[in-house]
Amino acid sequence: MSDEMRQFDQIEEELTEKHWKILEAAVKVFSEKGYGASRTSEVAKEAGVSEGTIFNYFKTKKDLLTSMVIPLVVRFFRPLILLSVEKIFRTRKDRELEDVLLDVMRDRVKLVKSNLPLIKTVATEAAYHPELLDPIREQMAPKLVEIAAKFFQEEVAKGTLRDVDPVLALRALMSLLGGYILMREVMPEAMRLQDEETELRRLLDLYLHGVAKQDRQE
Amino acid sequence: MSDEMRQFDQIEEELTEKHWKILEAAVKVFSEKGYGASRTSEVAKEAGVSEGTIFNYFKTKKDLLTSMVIPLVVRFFRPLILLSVEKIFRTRKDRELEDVLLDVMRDRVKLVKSNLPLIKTVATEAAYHPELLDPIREQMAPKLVEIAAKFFQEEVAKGTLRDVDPVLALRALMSLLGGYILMREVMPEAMRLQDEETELRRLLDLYLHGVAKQDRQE
Amino acid sequence: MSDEMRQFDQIEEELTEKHWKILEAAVKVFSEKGYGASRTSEVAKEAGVSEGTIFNYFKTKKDLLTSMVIPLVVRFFRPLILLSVEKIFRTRKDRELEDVLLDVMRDRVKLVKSNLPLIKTVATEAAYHPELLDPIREQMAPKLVEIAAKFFQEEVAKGTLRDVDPVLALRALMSLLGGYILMREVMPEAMRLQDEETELRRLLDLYLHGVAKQDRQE
Amino acid sequence: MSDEMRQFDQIEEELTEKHWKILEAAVKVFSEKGYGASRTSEVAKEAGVSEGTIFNYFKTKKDLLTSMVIPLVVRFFRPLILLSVEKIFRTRKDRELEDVLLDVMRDRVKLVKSNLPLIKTVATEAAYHPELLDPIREQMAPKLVEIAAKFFQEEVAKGTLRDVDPVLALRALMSLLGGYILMREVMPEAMRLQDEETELRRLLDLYLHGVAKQDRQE
DNA sequence: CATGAATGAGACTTCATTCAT
DNA sequence: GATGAATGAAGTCTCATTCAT
Repeated sequence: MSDEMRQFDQIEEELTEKHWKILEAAVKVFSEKGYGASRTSEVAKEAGVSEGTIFNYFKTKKDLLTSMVIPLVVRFFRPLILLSVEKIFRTRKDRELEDVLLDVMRDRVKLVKSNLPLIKTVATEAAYHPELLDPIREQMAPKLVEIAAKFFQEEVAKGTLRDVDPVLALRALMSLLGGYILMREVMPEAMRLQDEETELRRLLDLYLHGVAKQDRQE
Repeated sequence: MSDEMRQFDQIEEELTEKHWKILEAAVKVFSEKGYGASRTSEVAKEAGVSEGTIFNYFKTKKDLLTSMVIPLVVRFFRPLILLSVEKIFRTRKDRELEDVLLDVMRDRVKLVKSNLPLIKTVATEAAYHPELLDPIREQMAPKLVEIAAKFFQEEVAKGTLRDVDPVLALRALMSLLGGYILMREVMPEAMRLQDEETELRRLLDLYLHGVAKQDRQE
Repeated sequence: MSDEMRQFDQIEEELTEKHWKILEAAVKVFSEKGYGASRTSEVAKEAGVSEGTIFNYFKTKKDLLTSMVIPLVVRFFRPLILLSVEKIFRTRKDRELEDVLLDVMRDRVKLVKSNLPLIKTVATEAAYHPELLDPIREQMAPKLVEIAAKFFQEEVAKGTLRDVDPVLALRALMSLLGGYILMREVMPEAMRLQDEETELRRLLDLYLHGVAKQDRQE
Repeated sequence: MSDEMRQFDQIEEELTEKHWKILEAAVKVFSEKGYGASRTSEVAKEAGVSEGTIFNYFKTKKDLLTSMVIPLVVRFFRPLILLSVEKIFRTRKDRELEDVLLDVMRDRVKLVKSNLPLIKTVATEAAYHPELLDPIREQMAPKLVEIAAKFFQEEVAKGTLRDVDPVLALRALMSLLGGYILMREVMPEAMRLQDEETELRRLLDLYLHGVAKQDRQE
């Protein structure tokens, strides 16, 4: 395990079961009303503890918000390093690139969807509490870029992908997936969204081949 | 002028100069601290009026927030209909598709950037006040889809674009632009962003031709 | 008027009528229950304003306490400079020293008694908020010492008083008066206190001539 | 032993070692922050016990405060009766009155100084919890008055002291000592205090002979 | 219309006290 | 007897909103 994870492991191990219960209650309440409009009394009720107990575990209400980086890292960063990446590389050999990418897309969408309240809260509150993004900026993003770069470069070497900037390619894929998830949440009819499998396949096709008619040679 | 715009025109015409001064002050303050953490007293100071005056023009603080759809529509929806679209079609004939799209991208990015406080506020608060998105969902998005559909269909007919779902194509372009703007605001270094013109060109290239090595025939 | 008073004048002039109303309510409530055990709601009720109004005039509850130095200075320091001293000197010429001192004692006891709640509060809270004593330490005490020194020195020159340290003499007189007032408040029976005039005369006699049988020559 | 002491002895004997440890911790903490601003958790930490344990020994926080009369009586009242008084009388015969009084003053100042936290706490809190003074009012003060009366009367009989009210003389001595100790704690510079021995000698001189020039005969 | 003093509901937070272990 | 997690009542302070001037 990398050094940079040590601190989060320690944090995680310091968190008792009740810590987690309260934190999850906060994620739920904050995601429904927003941090500012949420009441610590609601978090307490949701967690099944008294209001005072919250403050035995989290110094302030704000602390409850900033502590959300912990599950964020635990659920998104650690799996990124320990599991998914290996899996992608292990399973790549004998499969079509498209299948691999489709799997990745399915997997990421599933992960995001199952953590939507957490992500929604962090994403919206990060606009006014930028420190929430620090671990993403400083640890997750660089690691993600590193992994993506390695993957894309290998594909370029194999001749399956064009020699585009791997970070650009990564950003583009994330943008497409992010846009899809956002539209699906916010205005699925207006954007005429279909079932997820179809959408992901269409996105992947567009990601791989673009929208232009193929009349150019590289 | 379409019927659906009437209401906004009326609203706009009802808004006095002081309405706008207060509303702009609110956009500024809300975008810096977030709606919940902003104080009506700060908005008053920023607008150069007394606190009581705000409530002569806007019934409640929430009213200040929901009223932000007005400038949003005025600045994004009306130009969409009256100006840019015509321009795109007018200038299309004698120019390369790529140039046209690049112009559109530049134009949209510029528009978003010049209205970032307003968009940031509406985007984050919409998470907990969905009614903020109603005019977007019900008026802007359909109109946008309509325009895009017409445009993409004509291009398909000309043989410049593949026959992909125009709404998918629209969403994809918006996603790429949105992802770019977001990354530029949030973590430009981690995502290794370069100057805007370069980024937009790379995005357009990727949008048109995808990331895959062109070895397939349609 | 001396420079050192300017700041307090300014402070005093900045204080509106409502400032004073709240401050006096606070003095009353604090003196009955102590600062810590007093509730801002009680101060509000006593002042006849809403609880919120208190915080329009005093930033915090603590501010209410520290602001008590203002009436303290206004009522004890200013009269000290402007009135009493002159009076003492003016009336000295043609009167017995004992009468003059007795007048001073009566006057000071009266002043203290009429401000007992304020003094009680400042005295007890100063034990844990030493900044309350700053104006006393830095302005009142030195001025008092200066006045006393001048007075005692003149008396020594006249041959009415022994050549003792004027500051010691001042302290001793204050101690005797303070002890008297304290005992009167706290345990008048146990200390067998009599009517005030008698007590003050006995104290003055003791102050002037001591307890020892006069068998010594200086 | 007098009847009136029985209760305190009993109380004292009921107090276990842990009682004392907690009580002394409370004295320390209360004297630093004041009763109201002190936290039982701090007392617990200072005493080296858990917070719950405090409440096994003292029913409430208030109980901790009122229990402080116990050490107060133990340290001030009992020695008063059992030791010092006898000593004073025993040593009086063959010594100058001044030496005796100076010894008493030195002894009392030393006793007060070595118990300053306790006295400071009781003195300030007594302003709002008068019951703290009950044992002083009802037991210590009368005893003290009794002893002083006997002493002063004997001195008057010997011709060493004027025939002043012994209680007045007692109060005056206590006032001078109290004022000295207070000034020494609160504003030693402003009151130009010198070393203790000098101060006590000067106070005694003033106490015995007054400030007036001796030109009168009794 | 504009003002800003006054309001008071309600939020966060503290902390003495309890009690199961 | 000792512990310390849990409690919840209560306190200070904030701030959107009102309204008399």
